[in-house]
Amino acid sequence: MKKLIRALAPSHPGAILRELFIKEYGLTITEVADGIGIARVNLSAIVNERSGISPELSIKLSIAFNNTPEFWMNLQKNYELWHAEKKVNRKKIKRFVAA
Amino acid sequence: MKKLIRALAPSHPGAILRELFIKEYGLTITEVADGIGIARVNLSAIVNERSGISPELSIKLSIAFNNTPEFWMNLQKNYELWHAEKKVNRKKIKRFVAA
DNA sequence: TAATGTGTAATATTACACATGACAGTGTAT
DNA sequence: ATACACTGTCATGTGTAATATTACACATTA
Repeated sequence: MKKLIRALAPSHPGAILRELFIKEYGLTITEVADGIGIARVNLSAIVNERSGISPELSIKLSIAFNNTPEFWMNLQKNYELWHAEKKVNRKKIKRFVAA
Repeated sequence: MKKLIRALAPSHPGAILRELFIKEYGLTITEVADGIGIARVNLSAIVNERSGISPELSIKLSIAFNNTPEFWMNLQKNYELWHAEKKVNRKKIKRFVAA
């Protein structure tokens, strides 16, 4: 069975944060930035998809929005993984076999 | 139900790589580094737990050892998350409530 | 002895998360 | 119209981290 590959890039975690949380909750970027203790500039960068979500931020967001760090981490890791796939030349990697 | 917190830090991904793959497969660090196309110095740093596993490297390892990038990414993610937990002051984070 | 594998150090590059300060634009309430 | 809040963005600086390259010392083995 062949692995299914996403044709389209997964959403940026910042887009999820913007659409499903900040907008849904009726919050402002300034308000959320202050609430979780990061600079507004940086939250703006995340929400506008120019920065990613760090492990520490994933924890802060999970507290603020009552979900799990894993939720945010997974969004971020999937995003990074999808983009990393395009940089790897699979033909140049050796397959090792158990001894 | 309260969330269970790991008392001990999860293994470093490099330790897993060392014990469960390089040793089990009877490989050398030099061999693996060459096989996946990274510098030996860097693989040594990973295996000796001084560097982490990047998304790109998780893909290379998954090809070389016939498993998934997610396997490596999760090891790394859990490791980072555990250490990030200790940096966050939960009392300083505001809890937002859906409107 | 020669070759191989290893740990480690030094150096440089690139990237990114994050903080602070500043500026301009927009919308809204008074 | 004025004042205020929110936003995007830029500039600058810091800290951290992955990566490549080069080099050295040491141990083991052929």
